[in-house]
Amino acid sequence: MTIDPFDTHDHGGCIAAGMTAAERHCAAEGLQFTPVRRRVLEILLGEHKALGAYDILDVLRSEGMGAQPPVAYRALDFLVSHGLVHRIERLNAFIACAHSDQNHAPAFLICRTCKRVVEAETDPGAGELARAAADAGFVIERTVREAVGLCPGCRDAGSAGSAP
Amino acid sequence: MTIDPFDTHDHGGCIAAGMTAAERHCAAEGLQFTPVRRRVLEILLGEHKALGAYDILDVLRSEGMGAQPPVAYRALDFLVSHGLVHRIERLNAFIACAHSDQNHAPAFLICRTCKRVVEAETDPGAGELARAAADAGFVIERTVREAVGLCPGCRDAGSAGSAP
DNA sequence: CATTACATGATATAGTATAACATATCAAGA
DNA sequence: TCTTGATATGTTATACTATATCATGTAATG
Repeated sequence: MTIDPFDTHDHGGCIAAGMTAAERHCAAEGLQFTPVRRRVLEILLGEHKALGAYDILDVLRSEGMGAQPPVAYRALDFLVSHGLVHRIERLNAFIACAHSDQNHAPAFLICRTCKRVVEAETDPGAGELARAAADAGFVIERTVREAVGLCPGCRDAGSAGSAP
Repeated sequence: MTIDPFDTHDHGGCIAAGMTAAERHCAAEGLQFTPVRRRVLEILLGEHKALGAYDILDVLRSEGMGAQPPVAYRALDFLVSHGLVHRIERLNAFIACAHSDQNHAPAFLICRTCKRVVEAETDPGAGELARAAADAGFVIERTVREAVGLCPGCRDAGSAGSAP
C-alpha cells in the first residue's frame, strides 16, 4: 500500500523540491523563470489546495509584485504551459504540479469538504477517454480528468470536514 | 466500426427524441417540465455544440421568456441536476445529454476547431480516476472527463476547420 | 380560504478572464 | 554604439460567468 496522499506532511520539503525542479526545468529549456513566475509557483507549492487567480493576485499585491489581473494570469499561463502548474477546470483554479518536470496526463481528486486536491499520475494512452477518442477518430491534445468527492479524512468525519 | 458521432445527421430527430425522453423522465419523477426548462432543453438539443448560459439567455430574451441570468441558470441547474443536460467544465458551457434518461458517467470529446462536442458513454467504475480514488480511499461523487482536440473532419482539413 | 411549496421576475453584485496599449529589459547584429 | 527584435511587465478598461437576495406569481393541499 502507498502513502495516503491526503495526509499532512512536510510542506517545506514540497516547496523546496518543487522550486528546484522548476529551476532545473527552466534552465534546461531556456525559459525565463522571472520573480513573478517564481513567486506564483512558490505560493501554489505552499498549498495542497487549488488557488484562484485572484487569491494569488492578492498575495502578489500585498508584496508589491503587481496589482492587476493580467500579472497573475500571465504567470499562471506560463507555468501551466510548461507543466509546472495545472489548471483545475472544475474549480477555475490552479495547483502546483506534484510530479516535477515530467510530461503526463494528470488526474485530480478534489475533496469538496476540506478543499484539498491531490494529483494522480495516469497513463495518457489508457482509460475511457483514449478509447472513446480512438473509436471516433478524434485526436486528443489535452485531457481533463477530475473527480469531486470526499477524501478519507472527511469521509470518516461524516462529511463534516476534518482536515485543514 | 461504429457510426462517426461527428458526422452530420438529422437534428430534428435528435430534438424530438430528446424532448420525448425528457417528457417521460419528468413525468415519471414528478418533475415540473415548465416552459422555460423545456425551451432551454430544446435550444441545447438543436446544437451539438456546448452553449454558454448567456448564449441561451440571449435566445430566451429574444423570445420574451426571461431576460435575467438567473432565469437561464435556474433552468440549467434543473436540467443538469436531473441528468438531461451536462455541464462542460472546460468550456463553462452546457450540452444536452445524448443518452436519454439513463444514469451514467459521461466523457466528452471537444473539437477545438469546429466546437462540436460528442458525448461518449463510459463505465463509471472503470478508468484511471476510479483506480486512483480507490488507491487513496477517496469517495467519488462526480467525475469530469473531457478531451480537447481535433475531430476527424477538422484533423483531415489540417486543423483549418471544416465541419459546421 | 389559508397555507405550503415551488417556480419565476428583477436588481444588484461577485468572481473569473482577456483585449489592448504602453513601458521596460536585454541580447544579437549592423 | 546603436538599433532592432523578442520577451516580460505595467496599466486601464472591459467582457464573460455566476450567484445572492428579495419580491411576485401560481398551483395543489388541507
